[in-house]
Amino acid sequence: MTAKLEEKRDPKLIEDELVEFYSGDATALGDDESVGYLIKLTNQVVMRNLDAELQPYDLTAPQWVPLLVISKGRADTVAGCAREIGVDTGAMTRMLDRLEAKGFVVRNRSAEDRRVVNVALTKAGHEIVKLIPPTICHVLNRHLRGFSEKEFETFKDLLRRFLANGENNSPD
Amino acid sequence: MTAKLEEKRDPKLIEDELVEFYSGDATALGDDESVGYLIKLTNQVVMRNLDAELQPYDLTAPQWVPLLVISKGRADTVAGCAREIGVDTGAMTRMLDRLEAKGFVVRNRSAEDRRVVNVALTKAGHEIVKLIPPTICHVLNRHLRGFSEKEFETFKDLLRRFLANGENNSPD
DNA sequence: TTACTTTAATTGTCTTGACAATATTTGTCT
DNA sequence: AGACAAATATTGTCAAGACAATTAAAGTAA
Repeated sequence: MTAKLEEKRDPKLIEDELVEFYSGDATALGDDESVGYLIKLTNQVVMRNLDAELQPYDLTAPQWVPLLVISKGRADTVAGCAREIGVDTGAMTRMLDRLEAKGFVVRNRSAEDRRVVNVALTKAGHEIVKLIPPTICHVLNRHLRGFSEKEFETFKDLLRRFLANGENNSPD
Repeated sequence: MTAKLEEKRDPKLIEDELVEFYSGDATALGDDESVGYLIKLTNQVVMRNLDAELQPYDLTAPQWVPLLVISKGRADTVAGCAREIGVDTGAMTRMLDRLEAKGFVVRNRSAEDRRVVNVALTKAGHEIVKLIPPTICHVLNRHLRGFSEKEFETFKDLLRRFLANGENNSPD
């Protein structure tokens, strides 16, 4: 599609788009060697490690994320949190149900816009939020053992590029 | 703790373990710039893209994995699939419930060892399994657009190292 | 052989998330 | 003002996975 419009571009770049790292008959994501499998596994292990270290605080990996978002002032409504974190508003409603049950947040219908429900941390929420970042940092630093500064930056750069290539999923 | 026991080691190596990419007050995983967040997001987007492309086949991203494992002969029992894929046997039982309901697999109690249930692909299972790899490859290749061969290898290498650092979660 | 341990599969319960209604409210356009 | 569109929050339903308890069957050691 875009190829036709850009026929005058450097042929090298066109060829670049045709590079196939995985060909049809490979196992791809099911194989131990595939990027897909590696990413899935990495995510799994990081989450598992985070859960393990957060256990004493009665928090799971997904649960501290909204707390941190609220604490940083990045969102103060249900929809705001959902947007910021990248989940459904339905999922966020129920996540806040749990966090409210644990006494970490409170919800109040807004007076200005009666559609929105404002979310805020309780005293317990503020206290727990201070304990979280060191734990997360510890886990991430452990995963990064042996990485040089350069490798660290390269890693993030490659992840961002890999990610960006998949965001605009135009159906060919 | 281990630092005291290893005071005679090359100082460079000791320093190596103390490198802190993330310090306690950072947002770490909640921040757009954190590796943790990037990995979580990347996994999410890959799974979403796979789901989108597999929709015509009436398969979700997690569902084709057992099919491929069975097809490759890497496992032929419930527990075997679970081990190979890295999930609970309970989760696998119910995954196979769904795949059986869709007519892709059949289960039969083993005669030799009456504890095990053998799993096999149906004709429909064999047929669908042939259609999956090209789709997966297409998605992964799209994510890898613009990567050089070297970057591709570096990416996998960094992922493997990041992963390996977290597998042995000895409690400090 | 009996007692203990291990393995296999299933089921129950919970967390998490996606998708699809739905109700309420707000904004916009004519 | 009235009609229509968009945003907000909630709920229902489903997929997926983790953990725990249970049952059945093998294996092992006394």
